[in-house]
Amino acid sequence: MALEIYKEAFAIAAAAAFRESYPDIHREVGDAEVFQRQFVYAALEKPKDPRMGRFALPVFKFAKLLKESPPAIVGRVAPVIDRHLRAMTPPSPVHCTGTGAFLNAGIDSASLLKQALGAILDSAVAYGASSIGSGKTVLVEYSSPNIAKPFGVGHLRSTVIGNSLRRIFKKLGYNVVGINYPGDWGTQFGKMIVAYRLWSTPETLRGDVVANLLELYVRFHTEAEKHPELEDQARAAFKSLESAEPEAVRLWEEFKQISHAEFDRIYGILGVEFDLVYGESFLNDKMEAVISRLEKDGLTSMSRGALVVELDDPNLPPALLKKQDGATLYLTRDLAGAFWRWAEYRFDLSLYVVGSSQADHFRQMLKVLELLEQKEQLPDMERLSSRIKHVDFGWIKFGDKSMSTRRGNIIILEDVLDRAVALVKQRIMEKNPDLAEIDKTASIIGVGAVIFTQLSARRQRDVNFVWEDVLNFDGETGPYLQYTHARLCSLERNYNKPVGSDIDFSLLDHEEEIRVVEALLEFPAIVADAAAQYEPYYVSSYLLRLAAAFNKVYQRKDEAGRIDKIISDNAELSAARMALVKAVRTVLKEGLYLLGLGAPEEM
RNA sequence: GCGCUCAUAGCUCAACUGGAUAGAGCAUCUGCCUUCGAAGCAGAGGGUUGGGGGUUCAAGUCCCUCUGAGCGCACCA
Repeated sequence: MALEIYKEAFAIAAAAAFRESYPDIHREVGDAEVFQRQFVYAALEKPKDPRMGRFALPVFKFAKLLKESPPAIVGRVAPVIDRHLRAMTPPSPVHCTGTGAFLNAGIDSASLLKQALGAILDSAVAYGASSIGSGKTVLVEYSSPNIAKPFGVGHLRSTVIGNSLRRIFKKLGYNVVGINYPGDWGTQFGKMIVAYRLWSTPETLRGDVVANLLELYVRFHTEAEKHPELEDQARAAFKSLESAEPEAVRLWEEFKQISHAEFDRIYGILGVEFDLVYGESFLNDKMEAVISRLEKDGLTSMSRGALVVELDDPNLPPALLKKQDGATLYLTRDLAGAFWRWAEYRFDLSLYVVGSSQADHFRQMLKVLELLEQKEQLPDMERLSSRIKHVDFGWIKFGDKSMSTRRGNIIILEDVLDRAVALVKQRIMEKNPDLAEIDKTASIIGVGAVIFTQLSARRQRDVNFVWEDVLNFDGETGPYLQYTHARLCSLERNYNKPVGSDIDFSLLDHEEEIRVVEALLEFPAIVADAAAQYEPYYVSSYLLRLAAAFNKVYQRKDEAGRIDKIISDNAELSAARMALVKAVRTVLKEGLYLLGLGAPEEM
């Protein structure tokens, strides 16, 4: 990948230079520490200020070993490193200059440009791809909404983070299975059945069915406060569902069908995809095996009438497998799911994109798995606990109110999307009324704006849902990236010639242009980091940097204060600049795709 | 009460996992369209990184402590 070859050359030269400059100490310690190429390579950092160089080696740590002050070391070694770089065949494009306690490495921009732009233009959409994941399987569970409830903004984060991770891992060559695991089982269906029997009318299944069902659900909770006996009825109703009483099952199937139709429509709008969808009920007949396996291992015990696994962690409550009444629980189900997935996929990694409020639940689950593996003395090959990761994320907060389905205090995702799209459409009407596909474009941008708000900060942070922010398209937003993309497309249309391969890259000699190329070079590492940390925001913040860097080029003024245009009478210069345009557009579009955003060519 | 996660500009967030002068956007103010797309660009103001200790050449980043917030704390998912 892009930068590595330069770092490698620098590391070789630096290690050699240290050996040459400190022969006595080198003889003592041998080819270790700074005298070793790999050691130097690993210690390289990226300077905060790009003018300091492309990468740098701080020497503070070596002061003790070399028995000299950091600036003295730098003064002695920097010229030697540079000499070694010059002596390579061919001479390396890397240069070394010392500043204070840092050995800074700069790269000849001509080499940098040719290398970077050449690589991007050659590989096109494949730029940034890798094969590090080939032969490995990653499962990503995300979205997982609840049947018979509306799709609220609360489910948005899991959905878009998971969707993005699925794409990012695919880019790296992994075999990825995106899993949607909707909540289609549990006592809330008892409540729904009771509410439906008591208050539904022929109108309930007409019009906005999901909203009508929500109304029933909310009504159940308000009435149940006055009439607690409703709760008993709900339990009984769920019991009848569990024992497959036909009428209860029929209603349940009905709820499922309605919800899935609704969810699929929303996933269509969002552009979110899954490879596998199964609800909680799918695991109903798979839990008993897990329970008896744990019993056989002697890990279970009875506590307050419930079947539990005592965990040796004092900060975790025991893991409940069965309630007093013998019914299974969420945890039991997730354990069964983990084993089923393992049997099915033999995954290398299994991610659960679920809110941080469930951190303890996953800790319990992992602990149970660890105890089981320990007890059964499973070889590493058969252990799944270390392959399972809870990819947690913060809440979506709404003002000072917490959102609660029970009280009907919830923001419906589709309302948010509709408002965003409508506002975008209005904006297009003002600015570009002749646009061919206004509705389609407005949808891509409006939906993209909403998705981007969920991916622009670290997962862990709580995000405030503020209408004003969601509907703002200026600054660090999805539409900003899309606008930049559309502008790049516009340049290509105006240029109206293929970007050639015979280009004099040295014509791109402005600071702003070099910055863009440096940003382009970062893309592969950014994608890899995003996967390693399960953080799509690495990609989103990177794209903002890239777009900003390009926009500076686009509106750079010459000495006379006039915009120095990309396309000019100078054919050579225009060709070189258009190569840059094409490379940026390629990366921008691909990056947007990784986040789950569309990249319209006009807007 | 215990545990987990946090606290950075008025607001929303960055800071390469211990390195050089803590950076962006929003908001406010000032410039830039006789056309490569102004959903943009340039500039200005705005900071004791919640308080206090410590670790070391170096701390927003690691450790301790205090304050404050969010989320958990077995028969919901």
